[in-house]
Amino acid sequence: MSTVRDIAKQTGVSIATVSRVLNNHPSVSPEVREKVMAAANARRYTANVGKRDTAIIAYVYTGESSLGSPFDTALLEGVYDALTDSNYNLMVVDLRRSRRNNESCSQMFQRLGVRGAVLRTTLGSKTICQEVAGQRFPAVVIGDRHDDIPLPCIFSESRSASKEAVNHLISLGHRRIAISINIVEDSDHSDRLAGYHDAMTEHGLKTDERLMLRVPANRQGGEQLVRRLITAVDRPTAIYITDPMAAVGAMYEAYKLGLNIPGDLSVVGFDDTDFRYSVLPAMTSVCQNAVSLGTEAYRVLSHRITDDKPTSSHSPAAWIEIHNSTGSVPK
Amino acid sequence: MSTVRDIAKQTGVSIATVSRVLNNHPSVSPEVREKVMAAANARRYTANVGKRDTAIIAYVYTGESSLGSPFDTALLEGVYDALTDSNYNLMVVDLRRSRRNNESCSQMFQRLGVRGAVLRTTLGSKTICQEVAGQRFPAVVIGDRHDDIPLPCIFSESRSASKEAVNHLISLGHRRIAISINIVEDSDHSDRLAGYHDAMTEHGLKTDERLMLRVPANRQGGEQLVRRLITAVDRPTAIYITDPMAAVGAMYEAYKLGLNIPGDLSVVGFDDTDFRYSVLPAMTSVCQNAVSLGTEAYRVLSHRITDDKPTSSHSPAAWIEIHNSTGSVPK
DNA sequence: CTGAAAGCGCTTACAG
DNA sequence: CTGAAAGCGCTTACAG
Repeated sequence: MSTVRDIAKQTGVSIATVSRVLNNHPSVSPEVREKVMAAANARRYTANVGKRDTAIIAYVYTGESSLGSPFDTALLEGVYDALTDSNYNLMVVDLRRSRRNNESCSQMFQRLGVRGAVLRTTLGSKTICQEVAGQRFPAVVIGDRHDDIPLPCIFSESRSASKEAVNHLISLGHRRIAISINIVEDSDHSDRLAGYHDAMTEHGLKTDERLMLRVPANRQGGEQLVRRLITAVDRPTAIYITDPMAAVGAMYEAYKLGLNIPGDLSVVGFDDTDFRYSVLPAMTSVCQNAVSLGTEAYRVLSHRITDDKPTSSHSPAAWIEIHNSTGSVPK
Repeated sequence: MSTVRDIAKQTGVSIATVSRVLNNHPSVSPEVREKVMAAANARRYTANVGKRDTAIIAYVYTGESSLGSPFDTALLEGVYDALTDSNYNLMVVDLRRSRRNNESCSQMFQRLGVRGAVLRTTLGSKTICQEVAGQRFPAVVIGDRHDDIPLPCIFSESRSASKEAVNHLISLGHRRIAISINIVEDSDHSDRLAGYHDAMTEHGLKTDERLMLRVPANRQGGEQLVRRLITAVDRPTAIYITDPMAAVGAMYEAYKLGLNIPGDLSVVGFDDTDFRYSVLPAMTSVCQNAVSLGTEAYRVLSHRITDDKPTSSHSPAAWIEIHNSTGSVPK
């Protein structure tokens, strides 16, 4: 358990200066500030009240919070479950809201007693990830992928399973296969799109603009999707819907409008948890287990905190489950 | 901001003794212990590190944790949303796991820097609620009702909406109306059962044992339910399924087995969030808004923390939404 | 079971 | 921008 005295000794400054850095007092030179903060993070310093020390893992929204979404719920559940065997408590942190003026990320974590962070990133989070990584604060990214940032990223590799799913549709005789992707592109959706392209080009199939449909990743998006498809000229015979809620919404709307699945349209959906079982017909899906992503994120993070050997961060691959929502292309 | 010195002065003991109480040292007389702890809670004491103070609201599982369930997810989302405009951070606490040997609830909260607790209770939680209430720690109960404990309870009053739902079925001509309830009875499910009985007896309808079906409050429970009903002699013509997941599972299984809803069986379900829109046909439901329960819980709790006037804890009532899953009794 | 006092970790007004 | 020193809140070994 490091104290301000340890850090002062190591960095060659007074304990007063260490304290100033930790509390973000303006009157410290940038070089000293950086040196001290790095040393504090490297030693896993947290403020010691009496003999107590806080043991908190934070689930951190770096951008828009999406707590309550099925994906987030599952991730959070996974992290929480994994924590059960530890002494850590779980805190949900909204970075943009919790951070004070000019406070760095690790200063904020220090202030809150956080020992390690599971970062839930969005498109604009790159700067923040770089900051955290640069400050050597123990952290992992969950449900997203940043190739250019030295943080472990825990996500499901869904490109090859997506390719496999589209291959399956092709093997059933489909040629005009559409894909629906989220209007805001993230690494996950890009992977799924890439898998689709892999399969299509490998079989010499054209992928024109009209086969790529962008809808919001929610139930309404799926409903929209079906209404668009139903009136389309030269309608595709199959579609890969890359988001769980959109897929469920699409199935629902198809039934409401009397579009027969898979008779009129073969569907492959995407599933984080068990939504594929709550629609009819049971939905062929590319699946990932979001709960296990949470568990894995904590496993990797705990190694980071204790500086154990960097156990290979095994990102579990997505897989495909075939159900009744896909069929052969109608003659 | 109280210090150990303030509490010592007020209670007429030394600061050493105050510290011992807060840290649960065994060598303090029960009377002193109680007096000091009560004073600490009354003054909203939290340990002050330097000039810092922690500001944490805890979402507390007093029994089995159910993080990840749709209901919990919605409650948590509601609490978290409400926190957005405050300075509080949210911590998820598993009481049975986080509590140390012989530690009282408020001692644990002190240790963690928690200022107020949203208690998620189960059947066996009564003792704990009494302890928290007795220790005067700011807390509210969410999603449950305990008539004999002096804590605000935030839940949806679902008895009258349940009665209304059953009345609706009766007005459609149904006479043999079944109800499905959770195998473990909690206050919510009891209310719904009471509403059912209210309607039935008011119309002079008998409610025999075979009309009361107990299944687990999950998807599998709903599937079970339908398989039981389909083979039943003297099958009911309508059923009120008092749990969201069981209701969804039942709708799914009915369709799989070719049981026509509402042709063969009228269904009224229950919904916390928006599950009623993801089954076919759209499900008539008794509804509660679990997110708003979370928001309301924080509102009441924040008043408790600051000792504002006890704003009436307005527990929002459940309501009924009529969709296609109910119809007239077949001739 | 309790208090006076020493001591720890941290912060900050003061001086340069 | 920095350090020496005073001081705050808390804990605990010691003594009774």
